[in-house]
Amino acid sequence: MQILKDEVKRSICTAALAEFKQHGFLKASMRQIAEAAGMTPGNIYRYFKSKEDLFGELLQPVYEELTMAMGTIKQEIDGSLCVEVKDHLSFLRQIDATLIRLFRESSTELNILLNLSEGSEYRAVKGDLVTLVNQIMLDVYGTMSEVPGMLSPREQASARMVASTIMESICLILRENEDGDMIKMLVDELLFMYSVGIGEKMRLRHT
Amino acid sequence: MQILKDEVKRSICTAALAEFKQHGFLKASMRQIAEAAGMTPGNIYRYFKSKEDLFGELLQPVYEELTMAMGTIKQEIDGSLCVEVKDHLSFLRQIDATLIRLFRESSTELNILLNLSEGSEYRAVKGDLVTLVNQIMLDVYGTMSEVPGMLSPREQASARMVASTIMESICLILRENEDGDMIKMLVDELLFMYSVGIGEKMRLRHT
Amino acid sequence: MQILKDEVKRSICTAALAEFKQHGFLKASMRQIAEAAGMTPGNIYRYFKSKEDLFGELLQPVYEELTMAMGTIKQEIDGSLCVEVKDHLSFLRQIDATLIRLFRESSTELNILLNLSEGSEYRAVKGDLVTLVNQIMLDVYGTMSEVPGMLSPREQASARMVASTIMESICLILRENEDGDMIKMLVDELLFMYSVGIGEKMRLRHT
Amino acid sequence: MQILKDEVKRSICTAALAEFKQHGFLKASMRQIAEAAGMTPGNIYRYFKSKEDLFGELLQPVYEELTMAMGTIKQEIDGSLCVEVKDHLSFLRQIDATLIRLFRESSTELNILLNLSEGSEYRAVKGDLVTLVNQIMLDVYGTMSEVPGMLSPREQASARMVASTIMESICLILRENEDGDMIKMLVDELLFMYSVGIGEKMRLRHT
DNA sequence: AATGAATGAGGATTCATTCAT
DNA sequence: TATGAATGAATCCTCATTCAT
Repeated sequence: MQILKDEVKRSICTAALAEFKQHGFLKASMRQIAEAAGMTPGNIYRYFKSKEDLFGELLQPVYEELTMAMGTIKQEIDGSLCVEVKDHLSFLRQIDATLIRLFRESSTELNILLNLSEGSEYRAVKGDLVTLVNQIMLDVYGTMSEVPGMLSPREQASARMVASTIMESICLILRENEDGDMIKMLVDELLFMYSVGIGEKMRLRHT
Repeated sequence: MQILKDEVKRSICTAALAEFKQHGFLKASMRQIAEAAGMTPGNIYRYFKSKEDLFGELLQPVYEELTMAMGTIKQEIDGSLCVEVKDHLSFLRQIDATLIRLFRESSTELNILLNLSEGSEYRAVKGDLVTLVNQIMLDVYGTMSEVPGMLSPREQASARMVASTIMESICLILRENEDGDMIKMLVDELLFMYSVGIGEKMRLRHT
Repeated sequence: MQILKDEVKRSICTAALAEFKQHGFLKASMRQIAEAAGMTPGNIYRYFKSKEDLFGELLQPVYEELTMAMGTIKQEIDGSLCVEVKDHLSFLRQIDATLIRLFRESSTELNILLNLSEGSEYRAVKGDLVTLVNQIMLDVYGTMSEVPGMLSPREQASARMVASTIMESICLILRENEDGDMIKMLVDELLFMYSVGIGEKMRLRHT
Repeated sequence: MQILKDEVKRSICTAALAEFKQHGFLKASMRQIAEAAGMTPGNIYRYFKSKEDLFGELLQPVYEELTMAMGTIKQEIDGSLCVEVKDHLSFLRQIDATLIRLFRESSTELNILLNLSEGSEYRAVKGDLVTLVNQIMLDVYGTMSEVPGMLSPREQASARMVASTIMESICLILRENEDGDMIKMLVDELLFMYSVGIGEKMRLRHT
């Protein structure tokens, strides 16, 4: 019996999504995907040029949205002078809101994009996010530092750590939860802890 | 004149450690290890049953120490009644201190154990740590909750999130830094943020 | 409204001709042909049993003309006694004229037949031409040899070489040129060089 | 029973040489080679990194010698001013002598290099030789042309044809003969025909 | 104790061909 | 008549593991 082309394509995508989610890009097996989709490996190549191509088909939309949102945020950061702490937090919240929105639209894809894309062309995404957050954190630290704009190596390392752990933590929350509202709450809580913590830390330094 | 068995074994371990650190368990190559150890792959199998076995040989000590320390902490937690917030923090600090101690003793092994053991039998270690920290957090939340001992699903999820992100963050700090003192400082800072943050959150709830 | 069978067949042939010319029989792709012909691979198999069959459909006419012309020339050769050198050259010129005529009629097909048929049943065509030319050359050498009719192994090898290189060279000229007049000129020149060369060689031997 | 490493390597090379000679680089199958060498495909990769690598192992020596000889000849051509026809012929004879020498040393390898290397990094060798011969022929034609140094398109095409057919013919002779002395004789004869032919052609033009 | 040869199952990918619709 | 889905065997290649020597 014959199945419509789109249906087949969708079944490949479904199978691929599951396989990529379980094993990540590198360890995902085209054979497994084919089997799960109820066909021979060769047939997948009628629909997708390569493993990369199939991966891209799944992640490209999320990737583009994320990249675009990051670009916008970055422009705002670069464009705004004399920013204050609460503005920085708002940047963070923008990033966080973007991630949560994307999660609501395509949770699995975002998860794969952030946590399981090693070996593919998307491998750098998490790093890019960290870099962006780091830029924000450097601003935060710079503003609150004794000698504004001049950060000691320790402060730089600290900012870097905060950026990395925030992003890693958000990714983890996305990874381990299914419900969008729950995720929103948890990320809010996380950012609250970080902001109070950082605020308090800075306050102590100045006394 | 032959090389003593132990010396050979040690050279295998040295080579394996480097390989596992660089590529993780899954992508580590027995051939590379053999080459770096100055021998043929076949010979490794005279000393170790399998890749998994060799991996275990390297990580078992750290794993045991970590497990034992976790057990002790767990007992203390279970044994102490009416704990207060600062005690919980002390448990956290105990865990943190354990990790830092182990890091100072065997940084590479701990790193591999926590961050590069995917695909091996040790893959669950990080999860175990999370579970332990989660238990502490549940206590913390339970103590401070309106109805002590009874946590809402949201509070449970929150506790779980805090536990996961703390552990993930500590692992990240271990992964991205080489210097023990730097690591100690960063972990301290991280825990400070979390504790201030959690404290503040709880305080707000009661007003 | 459906497309007439013949029209479809013709469009397949057109596409196939281009594909075979570009990639040769072995590396030609049925998918490419189908795509270029505006249909699916499966449909080609309603018109042709196989790649080989399709290949044959294209080359059969040229092949037959060539074979027939060769047959005629061969009969002339076998039928004429006491032939002289300039007659032999005329045989060569007949072959050459045949090839050029076929080239003017169906340049692509002839090119494919002679230069790109490896892997197909036509792979031997060039060899057949060489055999024919070789027969002519053996006559030439036989006539001019010291002991007419008796050729030394060296003379036989020499005749064979001349036959092969002439044919190979003509094929090369056909392969690397598009313009019929240019081809004619180059083949003429080639045959001139060979005939003067052979004549001179023979002359030298008798002094 | 165990076979010495070199013996295995040699048996792979022997099998590969036969396979490459029969099918050319592109169509040669590693499976076939492995089977002919009495082993599994995987085992070949203990000795050679890839098909290309195996191919290179067989052809590199011949390739280097040929390239070096061509370089030397090219330098001589470029360095000599006011050359005469017989010098040109001597260049041709140098090339021819190089090929014959290499053939005596490694006939199969040279054959593969010149005639069956499509798809590999050596694919351009024959073309390079043609280019070199073409350079010589352009000099020849230029010297003998009415307006020295200025060649009409027809003369250029003619020179190109002569260069190509000479090289193709020499390759063919190498391909179809086994005995070095025989090859030498045939190539000599070929060059004799071409030189007499070209000389005569030029002579006619000037009367 | 050590080697190096060898395997076998796996990886991604290609492609002529078949066949139900 | 034509489609497009599907197959199966082929391609090169990798790697943990085994085993005779």
